[in-house]
Order: sequence, then C-alpha cells, then structure tokens
Amino acid sequence: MRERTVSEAVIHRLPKYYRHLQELQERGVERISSGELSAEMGFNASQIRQDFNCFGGFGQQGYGYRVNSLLHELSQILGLTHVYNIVIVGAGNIGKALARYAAFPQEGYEVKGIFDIREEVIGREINGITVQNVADLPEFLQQNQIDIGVICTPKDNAQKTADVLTQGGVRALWNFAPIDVEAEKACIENVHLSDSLYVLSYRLTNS
Amino acid sequence: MRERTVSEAVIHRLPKYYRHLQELQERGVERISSGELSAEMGFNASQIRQDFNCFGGFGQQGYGYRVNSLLHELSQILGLTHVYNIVIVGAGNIGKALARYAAFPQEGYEVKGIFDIREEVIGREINGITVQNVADLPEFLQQNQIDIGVICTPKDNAQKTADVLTQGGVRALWNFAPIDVEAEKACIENVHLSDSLYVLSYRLTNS
DNA sequence: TAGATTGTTAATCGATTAACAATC
DNA sequence: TAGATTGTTAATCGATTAACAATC
Repeated sequence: MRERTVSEAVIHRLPKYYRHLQELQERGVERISSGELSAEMGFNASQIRQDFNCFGGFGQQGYGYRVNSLLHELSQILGLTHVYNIVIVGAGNIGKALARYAAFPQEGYEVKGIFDIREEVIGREINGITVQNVADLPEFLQQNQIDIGVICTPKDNAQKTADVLTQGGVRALWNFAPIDVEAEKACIENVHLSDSLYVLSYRLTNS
Repeated sequence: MRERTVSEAVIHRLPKYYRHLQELQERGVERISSGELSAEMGFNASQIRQDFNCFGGFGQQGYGYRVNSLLHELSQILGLTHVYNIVIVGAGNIGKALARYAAFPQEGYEVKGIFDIREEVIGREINGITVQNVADLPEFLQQNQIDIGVICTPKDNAQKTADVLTQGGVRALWNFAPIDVEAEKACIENVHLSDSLYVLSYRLTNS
C-alpha cells in the first residue's frame, strides 16, 4: 500500500505523536514546529520531521505543522477513522476488563462477542454481552465480519484460538497470552504484560 | 552495578529468553546451543551469544549452554529470585484484573494493598483484599515496604499517583494509564495498552 | 523581502550480523 | 585428539542526528 516500508521504530512512535497532538488540540494549540514538539516530547527534531515525511509532507516551511490537520493525517495513518468489530476470547480477568473498557466505543472499537470454554462462565453477561461457548466461535465468525480478535485465553489455548480466529477471516490478533502466537494471514500484536513486569524488576534489581 | 550499560534492545529480549528457557526446561531439554536457540526463537545466533555475554560467559565451548544454569542466571539477572511487594492504585477494570491475576504469587509478586478514590469502591473486597481510600496511601507506604506501585488510575490522576508512590519510597512504577508518567527516583514501565491497539490497526490498515 | 522552518541529503552512531581464534 | 561451539573482534546494516538548500 505504501511505497517504502516504514520501520518498526517509526510505527511505534506514531501513537505517541497521536496522543501528544490530541493533547495539543485539547489545549487549543493551532500550530507547532518540529523544534517545539521535540522539546515537549523528547524526540529529536530531525527524527520527528523524518517520521512524518515517511507518510507525506504535512508541514509548511517557515510555519511548522497545523495541529488539526497533522492530527487528522495521523488518525488516517493509524486507521483510527474506521470502526473495528472485535471479539474477545477468554472471559477471565483480562478478558472481562477489556470487555468493560469504556474507552473502546469512543475510539471506534465495538465488542461484538465474548467467548469462553468454561461451562460456568458461558451464559453470563459482561457489559451487556452474553458470553458464548467458544465452540460456536467459527459459526459466529461466518455470520459476523470481525476485524480484531482479542486472545485472553490461557497460554496453552492461545495458538489454537489464533488459528480459529484467522480461519474465520479475522485479520488482526491482539494477544494477551504469555506466548507469541503466529498467523500467516493476520497482523499480530503480542502484548506480553508479564514481560513488561520482568523488565521492571530487571531495572529495579540493576539500578 | 554492572560494568557496561546494557542496551534497551537487549533488556527487552531477556524476558523472551527466560520464557523460552523455561519451556525447554519443562520439556526436559538439558543443553542447547546458540544455533538451536536461534532456529527456535528466530534471533540470530551471534546476537544470542552477544546478549548472554553482556552478563557473563554462561556457555561452554564445544558444548553450548546448560538449560538449567542458564535459566538460573536469567532469573537472577531479571531479579525474579526476590519477592516483590505491590500496591495497586485504581480498582477499575484493569486494577481489578491485575489484583486477581493468579500468576502473581507464583512469580514472586505479592499484592499488599489496593487503593481507590471512589467512595463506592472503598471497602469492597477484591481477591481477599479490602480496597482502601487512596488518601491513606501515604501512611500505608510509611508502614509497609512496597517495591512496585501499579498505576491503574484515569489519565489525569496518573502523574499525581506516581508522585505519591515515589514520595512513599516506592522505587518501581508499572503504569497502565495512557500517559507517560515521570519520576526521578523510580524505574518506570509505561504499558500503553492503547498504543499497542493503535499499532494493530495501523498494520491492519496498511497491509 | 527576511526569517523561520520544513523536506531531504549526508554524517554519525549504535545495533545486528559475520567471522574466527580460543577452548571445552 | 578432532569436532563443536563459545566468546569476542571486526564488518555490515539500519536508525538517529546533523546540516542545509528549498520555500512558505
């Protein structure tokens, strides 16, 4: 879709730009230069200009960047102008927390279904959605166009779940199980909460 | 503490090594070479050896690495041989999910207190722990030696919470609010779940 | 126009990979 | 000992930063 491939480093800075620009907009800031952004965000000004120029020339020489239009471009680039349909597989602690996450709807993510394998959980209601049997997931995916599958199962069911989701046409996986799931046809974000906690205890121990 | 500084890239690979070595141990594998690890994990064999050698020579020429002892070294390096005392601030969806996270105790993390600002939440019990008023947090921190503070408050209270925690002597912050908190005296891991979701929709849109 | 700041090319820096001598 | 594989130095690659001409 895009000419040159954009590096992972750049991609992971995009949400930070997006968040910061949102804040500037809320504060009523109209224009900003790469130098000012640099001072506020701690990134190098050259890097900021390079990053934006991966996607096009959004600035104006001698002026800087218009906050509104830059924010609009970023939301386009990040794909935040669409509405995404989500299913959550695994209604344990994290699955439930995500199902109830209030910011989803306002950001364009709609939870269409929640699935679990455990008899005692199936049929319960979470945030107005009834937990279905994971055995019915393939059929559900046939009848509903789902964009993102959230994997909140235990480690041992994660890859299997990923397979079911992708076979059902789900093209993006958000994985919270402590394992790297793989899929040929889908984009994947492995969250690895425990890795982040390990890094924290590394820093705590070695500082 | 350590001679040369270890790069962020290396630090973030440590948990992946740790997890993989754990799996090898469970499968009963006794020894492994950097070449085998490379094939299994997808990292370059040179990189693997370089990474381990940031911390010392754990291998043996002509033999490879002993899984048990390498795993032991990694858990030392990551600081997973200690027990850490945790407080969770914010008993919303994510705070509750973390409070109930069953794997914490077996990994050496003990939730010592949960705090919230909302009247209707204070006094409730989560996983056997009574939610306390966040106003009592400073006193609690004086009376209990807490290692890690988990920030699960809304965005606007996150930095304030970080300040209270660090002033109370907490030396590590695990932040789930969608903002980068800052602290001079503490180590910080900003989790940014929504950033990870943004990256996923970026990939979905641009692929 | 003059001043400011971008877009872009070139230089630097650091991380990854390759190569190989050391050695178990 | 011979073979294998590490530990480590050197080469490569990519990402970050600096510089500056283009231009609003």
